[in-house]
Amino acid sequence: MIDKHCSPRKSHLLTALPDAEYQRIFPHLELIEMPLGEVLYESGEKLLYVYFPMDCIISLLYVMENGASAEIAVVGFEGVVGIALFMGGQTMPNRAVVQSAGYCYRIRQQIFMQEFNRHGALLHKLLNYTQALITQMSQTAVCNRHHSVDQQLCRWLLLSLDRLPSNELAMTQELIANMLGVRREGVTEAAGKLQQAGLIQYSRGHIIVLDRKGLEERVCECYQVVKKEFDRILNS
Amino acid sequence: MIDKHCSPRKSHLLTALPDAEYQRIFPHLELIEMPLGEVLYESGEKLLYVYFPMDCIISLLYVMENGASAEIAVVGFEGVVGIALFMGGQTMPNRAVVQSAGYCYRIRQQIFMQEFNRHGALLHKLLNYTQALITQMSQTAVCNRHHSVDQQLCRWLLLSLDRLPSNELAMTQELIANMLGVRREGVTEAAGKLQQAGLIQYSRGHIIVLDRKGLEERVCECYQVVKKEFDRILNS
DNA sequence: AAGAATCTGTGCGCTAGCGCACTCTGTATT
DNA sequence: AATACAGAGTGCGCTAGCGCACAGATTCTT
Repeated sequence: MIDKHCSPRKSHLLTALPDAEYQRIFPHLELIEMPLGEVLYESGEKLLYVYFPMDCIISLLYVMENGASAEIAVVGFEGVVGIALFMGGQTMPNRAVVQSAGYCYRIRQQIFMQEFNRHGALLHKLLNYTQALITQMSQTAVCNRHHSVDQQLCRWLLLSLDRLPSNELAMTQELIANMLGVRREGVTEAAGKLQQAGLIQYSRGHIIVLDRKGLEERVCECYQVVKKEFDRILNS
Repeated sequence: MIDKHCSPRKSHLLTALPDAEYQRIFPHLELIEMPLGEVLYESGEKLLYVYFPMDCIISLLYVMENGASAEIAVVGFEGVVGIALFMGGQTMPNRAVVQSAGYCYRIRQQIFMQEFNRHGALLHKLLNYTQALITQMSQTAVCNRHHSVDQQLCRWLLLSLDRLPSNELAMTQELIANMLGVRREGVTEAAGKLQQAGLIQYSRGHIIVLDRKGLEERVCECYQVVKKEFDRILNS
């Protein structure tokens, strides 16, 4: 059941398309529920679909040989999961997993590529988005190198918040730790400080952000760099 | 003077083009010397040229507000500097600087985009390359998170070596430290171990790799992941 | 040849984050 | 109501890497 809440127009990329292109794609969009933890694709796996998140967040994770992991980027309604398809590499060496439950529209690979290969607005919008994604990945590298867990947690919360309709997110500290690639105890400590300061409130896998401004004051420059690039590139 | 040593065919991307496209571009290629430390573009700067390295290495660096830096990716003969142009974002929030001196071919932005907008082989080759570059950036993020300076130095040396004609590189420990985003002393220590083990030999900004295999044994998985992706994507 | 500048080696105290081993506390199960 | 279990808090020793302060050593400058 496609209700107003889940109109494909919630996806910035689809919204940005001229009507003709949108009409060609629209009939092939399929609304899918995305439960927490669902894996959209595994490292090295060929993609059958391209996904346009609506109100969910998809996390691009690299999982190391020893099982440790690190988040490379997050994708929400502003983007698309499956850039390897149109970039031409078929697969990527990482995993896409649902970090926050919700809905996606998806479209079959062939149909999508058919439209992409018309070299119209879709192509340009996707390349634009991909560049913004590249900035996010670069900044993740920088942040991993130079900033404290405290700051990274703030960045992570803000990036997630920007992609969610509310100020609540369902995440255990364990999961956040996997994303940031740090210890669970490290997250406990960092989150404790934020709670102490009255910026967030959480209990058993449920985080409510009380003071967004406060988070922005504590976060490292990485968040703003990424946000500005997304605003700049995607609103042009 | 364009001699055989610096034929544009040294650039994998240019080589991979079908003849018709190559012929259209060829007259506009300009051979440029790239001295160590030269900045091709500054963070946020609009690009006038696209660069195809021949025997030099260009480093994509993010420079933080406090002056600290971190390398995001390196580009050699396999790639191109200036992806922001065809990705559509115009600029990127990082700096491109010559890490190893040599020669580049460059081409004016307008002429380049004219060819790109024909949506031919050039487009596909560039997107392919960009995806490989994305993998390199992702893996940099992972490596920064989880691996030791020792391992990262090995990765860095190998990635550089792959892009150079010889087994020598002109780099001070100070510069390497800037690239890796660590202390100079950290590099001294790590490099000392490698020298001790007989894998490299260096003196005052001059490194000779004696035992490549040995480096490969010590490096973290990140190197192979990146290398495989480049081989896979670019040789298809 | 003398001096300056650059590059590298070393030592030392400090801190963030790790790994591990627990405990405590809500929630879910039966 | 009893039990199990997942999520979160805490403590402790350990290590990698940081910041700083020098001390050689080699190359460049004059």
